[in-house]
Amino acid sequence: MGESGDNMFIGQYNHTIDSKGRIIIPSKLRNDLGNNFIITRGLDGCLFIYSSSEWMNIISKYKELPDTKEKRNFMRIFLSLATVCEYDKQGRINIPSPLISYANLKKDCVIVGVYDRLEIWSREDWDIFITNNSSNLSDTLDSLL
Amino acid sequence: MGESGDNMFIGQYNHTIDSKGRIIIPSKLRNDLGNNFIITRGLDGCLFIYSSSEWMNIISKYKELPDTKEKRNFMRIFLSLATVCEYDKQGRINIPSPLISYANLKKDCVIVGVYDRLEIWSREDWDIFITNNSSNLSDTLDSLL
DNA sequence: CCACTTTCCCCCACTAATAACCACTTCTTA
DNA sequence: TAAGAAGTGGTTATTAGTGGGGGAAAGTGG
Repeated sequence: MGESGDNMFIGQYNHTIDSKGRIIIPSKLRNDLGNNFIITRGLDGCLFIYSSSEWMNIISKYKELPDTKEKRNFMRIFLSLATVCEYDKQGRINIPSPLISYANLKKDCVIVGVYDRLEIWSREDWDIFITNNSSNLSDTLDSLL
Repeated sequence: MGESGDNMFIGQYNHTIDSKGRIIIPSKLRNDLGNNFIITRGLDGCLFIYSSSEWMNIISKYKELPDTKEKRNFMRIFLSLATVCEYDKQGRINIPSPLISYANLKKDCVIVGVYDRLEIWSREDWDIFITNNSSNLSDTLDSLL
């Protein structure tokens, strides 16, 4: 293990973002994420982090789509907010300020493993999300299947 | 035996969780569970433990679904509560504190083998469960079939 | 082109959380 | 009933995470 292969990200980690926009990637996840990865605006109010190989997979799917205006608009936003990230010596990354404000990140953040990506949420938004969705989890599952 | 294959878990084991959240996996079950396994929030107030192969089976069903908002919400909650576990030298595992509070684990716990998974119950909740359900066991079976 | 400002890293120090270690008790089994 | 295995609990050592200062690099304006 160690290479950013087909590993599955799971779990929830509570950490803090400091005044310089730095946040730590939990050590348990660092190996699976690898040294080159992409952070970008996600869906539903959070940020997405993909390993570079996973990022390539996603982009190649979109590339195949016909070149409509909707595709161009989506690609502009999706790609313009994406940034290549690296760790500092302490295992932290630097989140660009546009992404910080998009995800409404204050001090307390939640890092969530969601299969092929990490998500970064503000603690506040995550708690709201959980409150709104966890009670009917089995219903959600039923309607999915 | 030994590899976390298609083994069936049965039986009930009474053990204790200590102040650090450590609890032993009964030695009879360790071989069948393998060295890599997942603990997560279960249903009805207990925790579930799956061998990694069993976990993969479960996840692979969800993975194939189209990427809708419902799926994203479900996966976030489902995966965020799961944790990869390992044994310490004494055969114990460490249960994350969110799961301890969810399952209301105090000192005395019950570990139950339920076919393809283990369940961890607080002694208290287990006793209540048994009291409420054992009397009408034949009725329950009848209504199932 | 130069001076000034701002941003970004690297480094160090401190604290908290986790894992390793070890000693002891209880249960099994021969 | 003795010996080994299984289970429990606490201490110590190590790693992970947080926060801030200072220097290099890049960006801005005269």
